[in-house]
Amino acid sequence: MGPKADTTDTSRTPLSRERVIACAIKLADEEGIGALSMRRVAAELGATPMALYNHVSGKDELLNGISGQLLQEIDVSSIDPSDWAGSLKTGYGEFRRVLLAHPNLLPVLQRKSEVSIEAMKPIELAMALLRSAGFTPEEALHAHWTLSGFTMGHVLWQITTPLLDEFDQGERASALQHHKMLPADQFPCLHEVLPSLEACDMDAAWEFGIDSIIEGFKAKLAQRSRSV
Amino acid sequence: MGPKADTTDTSRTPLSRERVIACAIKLADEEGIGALSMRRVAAELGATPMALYNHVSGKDELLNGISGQLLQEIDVSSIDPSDWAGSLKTGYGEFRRVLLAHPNLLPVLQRKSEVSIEAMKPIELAMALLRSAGFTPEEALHAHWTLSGFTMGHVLWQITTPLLDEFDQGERASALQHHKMLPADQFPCLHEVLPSLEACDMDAAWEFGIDSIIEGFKAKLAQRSRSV
DNA sequence: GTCGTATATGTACGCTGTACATCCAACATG
DNA sequence: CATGTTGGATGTACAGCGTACATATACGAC
Repeated sequence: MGPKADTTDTSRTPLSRERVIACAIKLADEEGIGALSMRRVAAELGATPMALYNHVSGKDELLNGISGQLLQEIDVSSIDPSDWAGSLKTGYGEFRRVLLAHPNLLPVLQRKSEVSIEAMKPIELAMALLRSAGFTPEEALHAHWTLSGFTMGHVLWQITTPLLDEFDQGERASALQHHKMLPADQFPCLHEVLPSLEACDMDAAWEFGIDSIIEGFKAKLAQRSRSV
Repeated sequence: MGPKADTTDTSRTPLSRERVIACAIKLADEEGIGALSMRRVAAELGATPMALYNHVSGKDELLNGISGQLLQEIDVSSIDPSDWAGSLKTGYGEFRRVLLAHPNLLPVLQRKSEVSIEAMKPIELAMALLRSAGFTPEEALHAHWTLSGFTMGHVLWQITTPLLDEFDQGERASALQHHKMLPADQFPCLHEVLPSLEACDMDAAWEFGIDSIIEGFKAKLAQRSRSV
């Protein structure tokens, strides 16, 4: 036979679980979650849809893989454990950075999914910081839910609030008009914030929230240490 | 009308946008969001799929209608405007109550959707309370995002954390086992909270969070009034 | 060589949202 | 009465989805 010029170059770069997941992430980032189908991923990899099933057991497991991958993008290397308040802020800020880097994948991260052990390291770190702040284990859990829930919810607002994302001017104008239709007498406070909505710094908004929460934590801790 | 057993009873109760939306909500509540398809809703209403398109322009608009309907389920009648802190807690608590009453519809509420003017009344109320607390319009907006983001995110945790919902014992046990696989030496803090995870009062967890946030708001307001 | 095993492919089924043409019942007007 | 006209309901059809299942192919071990 010899080295044949093979027409079918499927074995050029063999498929792998990582390649499938990476391609899925890229696809969702670039074309939205609607484009994230098994068939589309396969086409992008130059394979047939069923070829993917040798590397992920189905779409569900593919999405789980994406979740794990994203969680591992959280960089906690610059955390200073001696400053729990500052570390929480930078840590959940990193979490927020990853969410905003893949806005189309937010729904994927919201699924009930089993992630790898490795992907739980950031959570462990968060719990350690909260424990070092003086919270009981249960309180630390509540505090983590507060911080991560806030962060996910806030990013969700940032992504879904029509005025805030970089749509074309047409949509932006129409959305604005929709808000302008608010009867000013019936919705005075909403009407009042329209300018702020138009030019809103979501980073500052997030800082406002996380600073408030951490301030609240400090108050809770101080109040308890006083009562003891 | 006859008691029942009409072969062609399509005109028994004429279809309407409200009936379609109500049926869709019921369907999602009872059988999950996966069962929420145009065909399924139509079947439930004894109509053909395309009949729905006379009352909602498509599935997107149906989902928007659901969002608006749910927002109007928020009962703000017992709000006392003179107590902004307490009112915020009960108001966002009502929001949370509605979310938890329709856990399957959480993804629907997270869509970018145009809701009716009427459905914005709770938001207007929230802004009014925050303005009365002393926040600027922009701060009030940030505070609302903080509170609503926290609430949505927290409910999301409650819904998706495997150990917490009322699944059959099989799933619960398996999820527990998964967590038990955490190497205790590498994840000491996570290991430590497993008992708290097992029997966790999510209402208390939410209160922990909202109390912290409101406490943080108070601190922010006090700090500013001091500097002025 | 022959095999076992792992990967890729092809076909097919039941589901989805919905475009489009058709049909029918109710009502306004002659 | 007959006659449009109209708006909701219907039937058909299409493209796309996830994936079960059977088949085909490539590769290391003997």
